Amino acid sequence: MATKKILIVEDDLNLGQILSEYLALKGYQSFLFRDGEEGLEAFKSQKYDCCLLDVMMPKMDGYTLAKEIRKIDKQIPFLFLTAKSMKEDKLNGFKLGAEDYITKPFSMEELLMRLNVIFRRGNREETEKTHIYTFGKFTFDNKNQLLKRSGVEQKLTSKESALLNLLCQNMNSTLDRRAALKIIWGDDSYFNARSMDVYITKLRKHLKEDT
Amino acid sequence: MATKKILIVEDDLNLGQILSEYLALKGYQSFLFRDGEEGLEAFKSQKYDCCLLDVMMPKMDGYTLAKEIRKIDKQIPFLFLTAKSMKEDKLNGFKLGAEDYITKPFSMEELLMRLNVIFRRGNREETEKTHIYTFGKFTFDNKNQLLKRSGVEQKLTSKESALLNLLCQNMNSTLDRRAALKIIWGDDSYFNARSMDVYITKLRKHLKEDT
DNA sequence: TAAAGAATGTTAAAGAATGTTAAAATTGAA
DNA sequence: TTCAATTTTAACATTCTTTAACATTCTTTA
Repeated sequence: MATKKILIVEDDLNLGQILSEYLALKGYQSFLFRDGEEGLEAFKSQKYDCCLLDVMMPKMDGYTLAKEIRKIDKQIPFLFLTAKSMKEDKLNGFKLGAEDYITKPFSMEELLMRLNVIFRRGNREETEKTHIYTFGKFTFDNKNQLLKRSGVEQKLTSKESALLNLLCQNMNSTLDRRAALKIIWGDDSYFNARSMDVYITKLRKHLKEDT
Repeated sequence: MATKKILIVEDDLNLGQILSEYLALKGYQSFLFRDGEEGLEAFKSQKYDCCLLDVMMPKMDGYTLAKEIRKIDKQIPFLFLTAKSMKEDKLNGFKLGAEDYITKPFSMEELLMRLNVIFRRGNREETEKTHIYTFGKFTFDNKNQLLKRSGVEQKLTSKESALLNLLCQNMNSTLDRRAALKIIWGDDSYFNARSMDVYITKLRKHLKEDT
């Protein structure tokens, strides 16, 4: 995943500096500007992934800036920095879509978590994408319980699929027998263990390259 | 807009009571339960719009509960209550999608704002969604219970429609049988299960591309 | 090291779950 | 109430999972 670019607009240069450095430390690429006008110019000249905006600023406040930015980009998420006292202002901010707020003073951990939420949400589709494993001549699509070998599709049963998936997750390392039982059968009683052995045999048959 | 129903699971009954009363005052309908097991049962028996879950609870912690609930409902937003100290736990929670957290102690204003965000966001998607799914040669309009294939309209019954809708919501991923039963038939008793099987067959017939 | 015991491998049959069709029961509108 | 549509129940078919029986391999211990 590409490095996320964050536009920071904060008139308190001390705080801005700290934010910027901290985010850089955490793998973000941040760009600091000291007021709304500068921030807007900056936004026009480059693509960002998120805007971190102080609400109270000279020249152009954070919300006004956000509205301007929203005109240009309908998607970009905002994270507003607000003072503790400004309750109405907070609510005002929630009208643009895709925004969150964080109250000063805040911990850096808190800020990081908000950003995690913002970026994870945006990428949720990506993480939900189908998990497909490849080994030898085979391809295994866990979500659809399909095992393919050179174009030939084989539908697996739920248990076959669950077991193969677990093995794929642990590819190139040994998987503890009991752990597998716990995960797929719920406990490692004798009969479940025997059942799993049967499924191991089934999988071996499926995976036996008879062509 | 219908009154939003909020499932609160909080072992501190004092806090729970306050939350419940305050949310009622603000126009939400809240339902308080004291541990994860009770909460899960409650969730199965009724439809909620949001879950407000304490992370630290006896019997079943908030994240575990959330995972169980997520199995049943892929959409419902979570709001976790965490203690100030639990930083790793916070991050752990962010793996389910559509969740936020709020750190104790928090102000009621803060809570309200989170809920505003959740419902605005939730509704935004909903209103933006046409409620029309497309797959293969088919188009399914859940709201009007209409299944179309190349211009040919087919009216579905409520149960057919409810089931197809649930399957569409989980498109490209497997849907847990029990979850489907809980959602559409209310419980997963033997006869309901058989009834659902019958409807699966009906849907297959509808979806069989005979042209 | 060799035999006994335990664990794992394999196959087939029994049992459980799901698929399908049709009849019975229920629901809702006229 | 009656009729038609929907939903549930029942019966039988098919598929999946577990159990059982026996074979082989691994581990323990004398």
